[in-house]
Amino acid sequence: MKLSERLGMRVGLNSARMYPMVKPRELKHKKRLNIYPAPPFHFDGTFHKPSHFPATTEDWEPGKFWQTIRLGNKLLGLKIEKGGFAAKPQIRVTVYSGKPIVSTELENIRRELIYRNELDNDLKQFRVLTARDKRFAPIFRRWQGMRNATSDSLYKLLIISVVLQNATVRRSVQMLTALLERYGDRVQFDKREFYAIWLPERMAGVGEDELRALKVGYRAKFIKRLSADMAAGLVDEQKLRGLDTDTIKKELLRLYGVGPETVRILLFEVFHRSDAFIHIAPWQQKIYSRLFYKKKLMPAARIQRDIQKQYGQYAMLAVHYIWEDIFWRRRHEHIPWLEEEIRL
DNA sequence: CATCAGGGCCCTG
DNA sequence: CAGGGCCCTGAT
Repeated sequence: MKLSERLGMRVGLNSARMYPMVKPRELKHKKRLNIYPAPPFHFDGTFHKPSHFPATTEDWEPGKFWQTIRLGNKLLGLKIEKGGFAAKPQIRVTVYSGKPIVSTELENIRRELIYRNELDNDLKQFRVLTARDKRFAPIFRRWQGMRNATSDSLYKLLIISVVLQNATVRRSVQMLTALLERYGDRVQFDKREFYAIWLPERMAGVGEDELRALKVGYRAKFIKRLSADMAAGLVDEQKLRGLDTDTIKKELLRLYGVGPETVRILLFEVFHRSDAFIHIAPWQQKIYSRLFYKKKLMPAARIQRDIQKQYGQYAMLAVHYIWEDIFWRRRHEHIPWLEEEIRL
């Protein structure tokens, strides 16, 4: 299946078609790596987030997940498979690379996967808290062991956040696809094709009008400045991980194009701050109103206060469970009010 | 056809 | 601290 077909919609019509399509680079070296996440563990809930829009940098089937990843200057392909059993869950990782991987790099990949997917966290306190939640206990039980996981680097999620701004999902997908086709790296592994996010330096020589030709609009300036700042090391993802939430927030807000909603996304998904329920966008407000109050529209401040009061340091994580659950259900049952709000 | 707001953010007054 | 403007698109 072609990459653009996988997205299930017409995309990329305006993008790299003007330029010759580059052949995918084959990542033919393989190494295996096993990780044993703290039980309980929910593989599909962790590695697939149905509320996220599809990207050509990854793919999922039940029990399997593929993604590209950049570590240091290496571009890698990962195939991640479900293994083990309930009492001892296992994650089987195949690492694909252009040049052979040495064992220290393999250990870096392990560490990175554990951090990005919270594999060393058994969420015990969270389970205790949610088990006595009268309304949503069934949801928390259904997804028990699901982590707040992300396949994205800080830079990639910054770019995604920028294409999300003031656009409908369809257009966001178009923009990201166009950018990946033009500037991303095309690779092949496990008989599949993917794109990888370009290095931020790649944007240095790119003109704003060249970006605008990909119909990203005023976001061209954001993409340029964000890339320059990231390439210059204005913020360091690895360093930020160890800092307290307020400092991370302050640092991220220095980036041009990062405001309250983007910083919330980054704090939760990239930096795993489970309490980062710090902003509610208007479209989320409508969905939360339905989910939590069965009402059309509740004041955002009220929603935030209620959720924070009930789930405390796990406020954002709890919302994540309920949010992803409704998007999973959407596949099998028609939920009219939801369709109305998300407008693909 | 025209108008409008969208999975925000920056900048101005 | 509120509100206008921003690119482009599909909905009305």
